Formats: sequence, structure tokens, C-alpha cells
Amino acid sequence: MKILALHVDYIRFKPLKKALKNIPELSEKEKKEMHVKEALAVLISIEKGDTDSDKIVQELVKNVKEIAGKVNAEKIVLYPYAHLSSNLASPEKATEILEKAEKELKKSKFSVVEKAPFGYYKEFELKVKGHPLSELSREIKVESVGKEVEEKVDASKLLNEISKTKLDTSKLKENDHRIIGQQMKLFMFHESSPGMPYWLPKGLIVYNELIKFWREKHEKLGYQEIMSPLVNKKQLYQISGHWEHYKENMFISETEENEIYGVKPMNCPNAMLVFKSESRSYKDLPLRLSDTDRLHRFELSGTLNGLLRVRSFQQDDSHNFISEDMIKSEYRHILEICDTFYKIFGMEYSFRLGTRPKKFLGDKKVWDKADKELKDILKNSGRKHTIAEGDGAFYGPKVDIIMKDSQGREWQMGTIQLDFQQPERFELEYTDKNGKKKTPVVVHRVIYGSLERFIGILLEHTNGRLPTWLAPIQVRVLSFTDRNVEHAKQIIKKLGEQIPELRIDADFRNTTVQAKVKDAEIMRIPYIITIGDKEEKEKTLAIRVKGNSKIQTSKLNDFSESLKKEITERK
RNA sequence: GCCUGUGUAGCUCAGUUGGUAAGAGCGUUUCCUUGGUAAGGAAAAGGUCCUGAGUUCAAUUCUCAGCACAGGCUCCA
Repeated sequence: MKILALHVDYIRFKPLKKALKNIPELSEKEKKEMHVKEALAVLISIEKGDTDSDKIVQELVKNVKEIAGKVNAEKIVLYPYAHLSSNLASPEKATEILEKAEKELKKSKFSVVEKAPFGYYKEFELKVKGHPLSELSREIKVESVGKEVEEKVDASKLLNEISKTKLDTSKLKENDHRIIGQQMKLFMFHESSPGMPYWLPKGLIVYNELIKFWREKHEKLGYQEIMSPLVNKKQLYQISGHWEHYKENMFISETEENEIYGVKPMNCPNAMLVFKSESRSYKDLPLRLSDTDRLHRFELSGTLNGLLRVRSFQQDDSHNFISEDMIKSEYRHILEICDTFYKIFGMEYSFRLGTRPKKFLGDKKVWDKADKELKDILKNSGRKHTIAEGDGAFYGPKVDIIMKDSQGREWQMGTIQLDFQQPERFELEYTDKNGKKKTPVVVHRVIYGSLERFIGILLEHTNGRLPTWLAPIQVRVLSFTDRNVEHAKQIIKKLGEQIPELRIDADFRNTTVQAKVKDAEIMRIPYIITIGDKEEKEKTLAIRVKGNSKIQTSKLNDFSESLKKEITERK
């Protein structure tokens, strides 16, 4: 607990508005303005460590009495003041302690004891006397004997309290990504961080391959990748407007210096700052700044859903800074990228345009123009799309890419959003042809959407049989008997030499081929090669291709050539 | 966050109307076996029956609270 004791000529305060949820309503008396003269005003912050309320109240009362005695104050005003500490106790605890303290002090001989209401924004005014003892700050701690015992961590007990997450599979389809992910050992969840996937070695291969593909494509299309801080001062989010509208969904972090930081829930504010870091010309536009930084959003617990809705994720994000007359061409450019990407995966999807909502910011004319342009683009594109009138973000219209999961539920994957607002809030500008300063428009766009969700949907659509370039293990070699192990090792070596990036492994266990095939099939390995006496003798490979029980026989060189082609061309 | 369900071994699950009931298969380790494309045989190890409180002589089992997962709402600046 921290206190600041002020000996005042007077203190006047009046509650205005609730600052916290779940705070009881004030009585008529409490609602009124309070004016106390010749008092000791005690500003109080109750902190996390103040667990033993009786003892801490006892200490507080002792201190107040002592200070009041020194300055000859007969009136006491307890004033909850959160700003003395960055490590505040829960409101419940604070209320409890304040009430007890008021009660205790009333038992003493003070003529007046008042307490300002807790959990309200208050206006207040006071005049401090200015003598040497009129301002005293103190930290009040309870020196408890049993404290060391209390703080001793029983790791083993804690391990029982948080464990690996148990999945309730009763309502899931067989091709649910959570089941496939477990079978293929791609990712897991743990109670240590609900809604935040642990990417296991095999899953991270898929993740990184997707990003690699994305990078290759976007580098050629004039995108420039950046990386920016994951934790930012709250001021950044006050500028962007997230603090006001989105704070409840953010993870907040505090530091000792009383500085509040937010863990970033989206990349745009940082991208704005990068744009702003140099003077920009119309010749720089479109300026496409991409990134895949990790984002954290405190999604409601009931909405979490495997990889499809998580609290920690990465997007294949980009912020494209353009001039107003580039909207149409930039959207075309992005829709083309969508085609390229989704064609590769052969997944069904549709577009959904969200137009100007009832509540919107900015110029109606600009909105209408943008809405119309986007409608035209979609109409002329001949792509499957729906229009959701009034469903745009309040800062601009958006085009979403929609896909279905194994239970037929629709999910937003990629999204292309126009933003007229943030460039203004960040006072972005570029110089146009005539030397005039203009504000750019920003297109926020993701193609995969979140990598997490995309992998989830991809697993469900493919039943885990990922295209070979994405498969965590692309080839597995099985030995028929122990006699064939040496030859099998040679095969692996040769394939590895011919295709250096090949992900190949072996199963030389002493068990039947059937059992080994079964395990390899559960892992959805595209190519399963069995090496037996026959193959050794004939110098061939017996290949089980993508779950097909009809075994193909081929020469090593032929196989490696076509495999190499399949992988590098991402077929 | 709300409503409804679920939580037993690394995985999939059985079971106890409160008491010699901590069980199976898979997986793991060891041994036997040397096999032709989704499970060859045997033995062993592996448990805080999600966590905490309560009721009881006795709780994995009943009650309450919490946590997590699932479905549905809501939300998705």
C-alpha cells in the first residue's frame, strides 16, 4: 500500500462517473459534493501485496494517527487514489480494506472521518498548507512471519493445476483440424496459455513453408517486409483509436516506471509510424509494407476454437499506402494475388463485400465512391461474392474471403480493408505532383488471414493430406526386414543428395510392414517407400503414393526427378 | 463473457448406485518374431480419476466454487 498524506486547508471532491464496472451505486449522500476544512487528506493506493486486510488496515491506522498527531489534524479524509502505484490490488480487495480502515478510524477520537467513493472518476480540489510535514508519502507493508512459507512455490502442485489441454472430441468430425493436428503432431494447447497454440516441430514446418511461399511471391510484387515492436506504449493505441475502442480485447503490460504498454493486437499503428518515418512522395506510392509479426488479442473465452479462433497468431499482413485514385487498381492487384494463392490450395471460397455501416467516420462521398468501385470490381471479376450492406468496418469498406470448416461454419480468412481514418489520425502525408501535401489511403490486406486459421481450414479441407511441398515429412522409407536396412539407408542418402531440401525419414522398426504403413498413413506422409529383398535385387522402389493402396514401382532417379519437380513447383 | 455439456495413463475410452475397482486397447521400454502395404506375440513401466473447498467413518464417485475443452449465443475497433 502506498499513501500520500496531505495536511490541507480544505479538500473538496465530487464523484462524476463510474470508473470501474461492478461498482455499487452511491447513496444520495455520497453523490453530493463533500467539503472538509483543516483535514489530513490521505491519498491511498492499495496494492497486490496487501492480502491480509486486517493487518494492513492496522498499519494504515497507526500511520494516519501518527501523522495526524504530528500536524494536529482532527479530521481525516480517506481518498482512494490509484495513481500512486502500478501494481494495484483488485477492486474488491481495495474496497474491503478502505471500508475497514474507515471503520477503524471512526473508532478513534477524530472529529470527522470521511471516505471518498471508490471506483468513480472524481473532480477534486485541495489546498496544501505547505509546512514541512504537510506532504508525506509512505509505503505501508505488513511484515508477516509466514510470508516466506507462503511465497515458496510448490512446482509439483502447480503442475497439477495447469496441464496439457484435454480436447472434448464428442462433437467433432473426423476431419476436424484439432484431431488431425494431434494425430500428425502439428500443434498442441496447454492450460498455461489458453487459446495460444504451441507449434510442434512438424507443425512449424507447415507454418514456415507457408510464410516462405508468401515471401517469395510478395518480394516480386513490390512488397517490402518490416518487423516492429510487439509491445507498445498505450499512447500509440490512443493515437490509432484502439485504446478507446479495443482496449478490452488487448493484453496489457505494465512496467515499474508506471508506464502502461499494450501488447499489439494489430500491425497497422506500427506500419503508420514506418510510413511517417520518411518524407514520402507520390512517386513512392503504392508503398507496400508487409509483415508477419505475432499478434495477441484477448478473445472471449467462449469464442476460442482450436486454431480457428486463437488469442495469439500471425497474419500475412500488409499495409499498402496509396492515393485515392489508386483504390481500384490496388484492389485489382490484391484480388489477383488472392487468385494465385488460393488456386494453389484448390480450396473453395467466396468474397463478401461489407459497405458503409450506420456508424462511420470520414467523408460520405469518399465512402460512396469506394463502395461503388469495390462493387464494380467484384462484379466484373466474375468471382463468387455476396454483398453485406452496412457490414464494413467503421473506418472503411472491406472485402473478406470466406471459407467453411468441417462443420459447415463460415470463417473470414483473408480480408482487404480500406482505411481513410488512421492515415489522418497519424497525420500521414505525401507530396503530390504539384508539391501539395496529401493524406494517403491505406489498404490493410491479408491473404491467408491468420496463419493459424488458414492451417486449421487447410487441414480440414485436405483431411491432413497436405500438398507435398507443405507436408512435414515428404518421404518415409520402410525396411521390409533387418536385412534391408543398409540398402534403405543408401536410398535415403541418394534421395537427400538429389533433393537437398527433401524432408525424408525412416522407419526401420522390427515390426510388420502393415504396422509401419499404418503409422505412416496416420501421419499422412505422401510417399511411403518400402525396401525389401525384391527391391534390392531389382534396384527399384515400391512406393505407396498419397494413401493409394495400389503400389507403384519406379526407379530411384525417375522418382526423385518427378518428386523434385512436384516440390519446387508446389504442385 | 453467457447457456448447455465434457474432463479417468502420452492417445482413444470403460468403470465405481460413496467402501480391496484404478481398468482395457494403442503408444513407450525390453524380449521373441524377420514379415509384402492401415495393428504379429509376450512382459514391464506408466494415475492427485482437472483443481480447491464442503458433506461423510470413508469422495475419482455426492454438493459448491474455479480452470480448461466442446457445441451454441454474443463478440470480431
